[in-house]
Amino acid sequence: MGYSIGQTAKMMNVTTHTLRYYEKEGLLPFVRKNASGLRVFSDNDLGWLAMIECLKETGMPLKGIKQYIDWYIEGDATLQQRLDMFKAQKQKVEEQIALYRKHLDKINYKINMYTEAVKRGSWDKMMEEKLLAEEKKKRFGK
Amino acid sequence: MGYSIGQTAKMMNVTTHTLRYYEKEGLLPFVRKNASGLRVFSDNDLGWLAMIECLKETGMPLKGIKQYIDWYIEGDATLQQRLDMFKAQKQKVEEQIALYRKHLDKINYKINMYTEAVKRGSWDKMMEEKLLAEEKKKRFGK
DNA sequence: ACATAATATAGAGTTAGCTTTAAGTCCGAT
DNA sequence: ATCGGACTTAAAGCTAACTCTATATTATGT
Repeated sequence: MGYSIGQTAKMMNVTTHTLRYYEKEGLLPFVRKNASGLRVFSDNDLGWLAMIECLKETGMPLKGIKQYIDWYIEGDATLQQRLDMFKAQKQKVEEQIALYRKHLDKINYKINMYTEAVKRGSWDKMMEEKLLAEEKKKRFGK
Repeated sequence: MGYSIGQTAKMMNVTTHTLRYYEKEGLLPFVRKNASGLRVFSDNDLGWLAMIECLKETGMPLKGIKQYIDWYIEGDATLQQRLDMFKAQKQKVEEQIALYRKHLDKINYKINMYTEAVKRGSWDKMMEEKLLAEEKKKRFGK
């Protein structure tokens, strides 16, 4: 019913250094310490870490995550802010996915061109110019 | 048939500083300068910038982008490397999208919980524990 | 012609998010 | 009881990708 910093680090795929750093930055305000000063992580703490991971990997800076945690500590008066934050994050992620898709199209186009080029053993300038014209249209066409 | 650094910056949504920085880092080896030393960007350069943007925004570090450019300059002998690079990038983007989706699910769950909580005006610990149990199952269940 | 806006170079400074180092203390096993 | 490994704090160091400063030169509008 409690994990050492090392066990926690392994489970959450981070280093012990990172966990201490997060704590110092105020991202883990609920972690206890035992009689000899060692950190004891609870399942609840792992839950917080999972959420930190989620927000971090979707592009929220640690400061933003800390803000959420501070709101959480403040209590029910900040429920609306927290909801708004998650809604904003949702939108950000959806936009990000859309952007990735757009870039994926370009990458696929390049893969087609290079697959051709590798087959022929040479890079065809014509293809590049065609792509360039396409790009240009996109930039000015809107 | 040529753009100043300022025009280019505006078109590509970057600063002039960034463009000079990219050039210094070897990411824009084809940009010319006129008689008095001012940079003149061609449509081809804008094409390169669009590709830099694509690779950068899909998570490739500038060093990786420079590697591609160096391969390009080397010529047809590196066609296979360049194809492989785009294939690897494609996979990375697809994985990233999958991860974002997973995180989006978590965020949506939170939004539901907080929407409820805001309606009732208080945060229900029960809900949190339910979510926690879910998390725990995911971590150990695989 | 002249003010001012844009550009040039070189180099220092900034920010986020770790990562490493130094100098220890604590604990489990032989 | 002692050794290796995990842990402690505090602080310096690192990397990426800009961002800004200072000083000088060039281009543009009236």
